[in-house]
Amino acid sequence: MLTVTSVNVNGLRAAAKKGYVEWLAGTAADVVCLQEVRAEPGQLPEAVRAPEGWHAVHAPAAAKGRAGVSVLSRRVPDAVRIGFGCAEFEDSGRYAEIDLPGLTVASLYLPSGEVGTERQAEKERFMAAFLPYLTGLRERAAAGGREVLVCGDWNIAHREADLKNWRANRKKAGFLPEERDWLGRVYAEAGYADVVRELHPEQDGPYSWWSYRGRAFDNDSGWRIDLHVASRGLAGRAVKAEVERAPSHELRWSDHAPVTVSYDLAAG
Amino acid sequence: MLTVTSVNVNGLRAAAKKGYVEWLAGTAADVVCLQEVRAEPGQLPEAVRAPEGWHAVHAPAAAKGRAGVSVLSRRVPDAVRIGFGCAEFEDSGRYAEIDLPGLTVASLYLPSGEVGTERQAEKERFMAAFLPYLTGLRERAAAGGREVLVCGDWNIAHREADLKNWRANRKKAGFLPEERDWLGRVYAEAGYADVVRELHPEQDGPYSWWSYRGRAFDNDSGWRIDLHVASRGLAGRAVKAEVERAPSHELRWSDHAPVTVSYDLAAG
DNA sequence: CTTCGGAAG
DNA sequence: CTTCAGAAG
Repeated sequence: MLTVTSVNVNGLRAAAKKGYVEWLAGTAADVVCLQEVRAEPGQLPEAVRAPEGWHAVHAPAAAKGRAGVSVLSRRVPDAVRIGFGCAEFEDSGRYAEIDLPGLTVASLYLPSGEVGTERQAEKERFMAAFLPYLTGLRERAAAGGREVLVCGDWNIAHREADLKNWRANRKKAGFLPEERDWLGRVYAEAGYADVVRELHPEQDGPYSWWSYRGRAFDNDSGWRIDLHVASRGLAGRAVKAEVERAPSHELRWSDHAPVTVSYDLAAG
Repeated sequence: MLTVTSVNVNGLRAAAKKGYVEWLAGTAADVVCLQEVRAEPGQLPEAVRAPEGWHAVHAPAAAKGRAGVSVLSRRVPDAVRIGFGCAEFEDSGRYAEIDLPGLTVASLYLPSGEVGTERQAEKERFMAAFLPYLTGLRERAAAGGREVLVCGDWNIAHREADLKNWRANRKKAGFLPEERDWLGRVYAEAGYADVVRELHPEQDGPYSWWSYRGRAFDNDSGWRIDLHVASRGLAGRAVKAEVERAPSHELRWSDHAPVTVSYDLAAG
């Protein structure tokens, strides 16, 4: 069994002071994908940069305090790659992947976007470049007998069940028709599956992000944008999914919650 | 008896959350001069902008989040003036004065300065313009039978006894020979006196500012830069001076301490 | 509402 | 070391 967690930490330095360190010490995961680290490795305390018992890969953004993804794994990766070959996003701290036996695991932080701004155009450029990469990644992996898992903050809710008030958000970044269509193509054309949705096809959510504004957390007015996007073979081996919604506002250490899935790699 | 307090609050919004409100509620002062308010009145909670039982005059800086002086008085001022007639500093949030019967009280926040930078040049321009203003202010007041009190953060330590490590600070802004000389001229030429020093001529300090850096507060490694500068007649009526050093690091609500002096206006 | 950077102190 | 503004989320 391989257990993988994805979580947007919204600033690892802040998270580390609020409960992330204790959470990591208590997790049973074998691999942890982090997004929005918002720090260079040298700015992190030793115990956060290189925690005991983990191998850590950090891909900070060139812009200080922005983005940044990491992948922690209990075993040493066979290979590490940062970026996905698109010049514009090479040093943007948005993509890193590691190879483990029979599997490539990636941590992705897709741009958030904001309608009518350059940041939305950037998100669109990222999506345009990332879809063909995903296709090629899966094909190369398949040729080598490997599966692929792209965990992260995709910043897109796919369907109406994936956010609390879909009607009010139809013109908001993260639930635009073109973004939803694009995610549909990741599943329909690139050969991936939405692991948590396949395990829980009927329920609303489970949400993994609640805005810090207003009473979004208390009202469970959230979005399911933190995804395990797996090659179909791997998706079929997912046996359990869990979103660790904090028990209280005081115990939250990010505006996102960890999304954990266990994969039975030995299964047929 | 008229009791006047001067205190640099280092951000009134932050101070209000840490103990300023309780301090104001408990003070016996009749007039309170604030410096480094660092907020527009509209950004302040009602109870801080216009506290019960006080008349508040606010002189914010045009630059948001910078400088800003206020004067609180229990009685309504006969007149209010903001700025001292120098165009460069008119909207800099560094000077405001009110008239009370027989007395003009001002709140001053002199630029901090930093050797070798434009900020030091600005400090020097402020000093050059402010000295003649002080002279004229005292002369006009005298002609009308009034005294003058200019309270505030002067950002200059006059003598060796006015800071902890004077030798190490001889080339630092706030203890430069030209700054010390300028303050000497405020006393010797403009007709004012350093009230707290006259009441306590022999002791070191009492300091009123300790840097947040390092262990300055714990080591009492401070500076006496928050001054009551009074026309000589008024200075002669000062009967008691006190610096309210916080009893603990936890109870500090600014890097400066309130400096309070009681004046016996009825005295000969 | 919160994170982080940078200017200012 | 702390304040605040502003960008980003």
